[in-house]
Amino acid sequence: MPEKDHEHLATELGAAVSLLMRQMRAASPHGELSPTQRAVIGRIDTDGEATIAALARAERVRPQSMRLTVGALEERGVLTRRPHPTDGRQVVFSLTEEGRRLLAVVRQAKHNWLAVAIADRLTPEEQRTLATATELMRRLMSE
Amino acid sequence: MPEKDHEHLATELGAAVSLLMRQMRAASPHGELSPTQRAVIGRIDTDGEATIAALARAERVRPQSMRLTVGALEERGVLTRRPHPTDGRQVVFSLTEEGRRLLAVVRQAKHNWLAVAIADRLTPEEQRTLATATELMRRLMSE
DNA sequence: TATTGTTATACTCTATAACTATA
DNA sequence: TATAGTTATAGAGTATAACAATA
Repeated sequence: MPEKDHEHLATELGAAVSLLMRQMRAASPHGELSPTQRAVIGRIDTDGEATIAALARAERVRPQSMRLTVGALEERGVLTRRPHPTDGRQVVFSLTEEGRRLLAVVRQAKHNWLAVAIADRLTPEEQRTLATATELMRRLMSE
Repeated sequence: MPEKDHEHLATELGAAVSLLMRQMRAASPHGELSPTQRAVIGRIDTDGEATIAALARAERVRPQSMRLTVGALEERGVLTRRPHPTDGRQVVFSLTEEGRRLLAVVRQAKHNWLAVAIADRLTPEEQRTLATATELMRRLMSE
């Protein structure tokens, strides 16, 4: 009878993701980075320097939207730009020292509601399940 | 050495949730319900009729914000209001017939990008892992 | 005094449209 | 012709502030 379990799972997962997103937003107030800004600098930290167009594709937003996000981070001194060596159209963004410092700070459990909740409310096995599921969520989107 | 694995997991989970949220938003265009609207009518469908204040607490937004979401659904004929029987301050919202119909439609895989991706890209075992993780995400937020 | 709902206003994130420069 | 970036503008979602009605 679980013929349409994937529809039920989609409903539950969508609701949980909406909730987590709002909670993350509410928990990152005033001076801090927004979830989107964190995602961008986290990606550059992991994958290396990137162009606006590449970041937009990776984060599933329009280039014009990504430009505003990147522009805010640049203005704040978190990202720095340099021209692409061979393609005069492109601009390559990378983390500044300040960017790396800030990224380390916001990842610390002390400033990170989600890390605290994971450590406090989940067993090690449940943490592993959640880590696996994180990979699965990425796979749902990979094109 | 995985001393701070929960910080790493929090980073990865936060990024994945941001991404999924943007993808869900991009995949629900014009006439359809937004993720927030879906979450609200899904919750009323599951838990029964509710007040604006209760919905706001459950969905982690301010009552003023929830009022706008509920107001849009009411104007669309998806929700209907009635006064609380004993407390003159409260207004109780419930699904209309149209609301139940619409909810059934948006949950169908045919209109549901996420359900299709779950069915197509995950094995049954991976679907179970994701279902378990969905419960874990809820527990991260339960107060 | 606290809570519910409402109205008004503003901020953040993302979108569309139109443009310039380079490939 | 296609792609990268930019500028301008608009919409959705949520926030804060101030208020009236009820408990």
